Amino acid sequence: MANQLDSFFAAMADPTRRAVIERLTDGPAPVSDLHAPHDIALPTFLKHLKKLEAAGLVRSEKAGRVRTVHIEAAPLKAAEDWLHRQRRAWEGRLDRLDALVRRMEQETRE
Amino acid sequence: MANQLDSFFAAMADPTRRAVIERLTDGPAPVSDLHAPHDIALPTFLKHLKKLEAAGLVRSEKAGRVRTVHIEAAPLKAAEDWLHRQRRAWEGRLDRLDALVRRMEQETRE
DNA sequence: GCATTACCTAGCCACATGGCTAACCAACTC
DNA sequence: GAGTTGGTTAGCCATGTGGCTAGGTAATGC
Repeated sequence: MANQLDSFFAAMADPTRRAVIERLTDGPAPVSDLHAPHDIALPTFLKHLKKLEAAGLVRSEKAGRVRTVHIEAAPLKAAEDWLHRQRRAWEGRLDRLDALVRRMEQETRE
Repeated sequence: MANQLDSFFAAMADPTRRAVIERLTDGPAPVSDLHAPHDIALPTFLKHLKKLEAAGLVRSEKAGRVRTVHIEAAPLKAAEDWLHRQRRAWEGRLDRLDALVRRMEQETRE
């Protein structure tokens, strides 16, 4: 397996990493800026970044001694679509069930 | 923390559990039916179900010796919304950036 | 009422994860 | 060129996760 969605959802399961994503929606930022609000050691934080990058949620380039990180929107869209499909399928089923119930009520009334 | 989203995304990070969710979109099913297509031991599978239930993605009731499992759509919606907000924020930023670039080009031409 | 079915509990194992410290390197700054 | 800054690597630790087997219990079927 090791699906695209596997690493995506795993990446999003951590609050630190979700906070980074939220932060990056208003623009690229260097590692130290991203790290600042989080009360954990830098190496620990770097592991989180690495996981985000591995999941393709984020890209980064190093210039001089600063590494700048940007968000990558495509995987967000992919996951959103997957969730949407499930929800649609589920709601579609409820609609069909509803119609069925209505039809049966109709028939018993005749 | 231990956010709602934490357990949700963690639950969705496993292909077996996603498959269960997909399956449940076409209606409730007993544990053994859900288990059948997966080539893992029942107790292992039960752990997956428990995690889905703990994340509020699924409910189940036992009647006689069979436990029937149904999907719970609300958390799907919540996560979908969260992802959507992030994507919107990101795209909004790109739009503003685009407008800014256009304005600057305009000004240099004058 | 004995056997089968459907699920559950307990307990084990290997590996992944999220945290840390220590030590390092390369690039700026003064 | 010495010191500071920004990031990186290595290695350790506790806990969590996903897998298993063995054994149990309560309904149902024959």
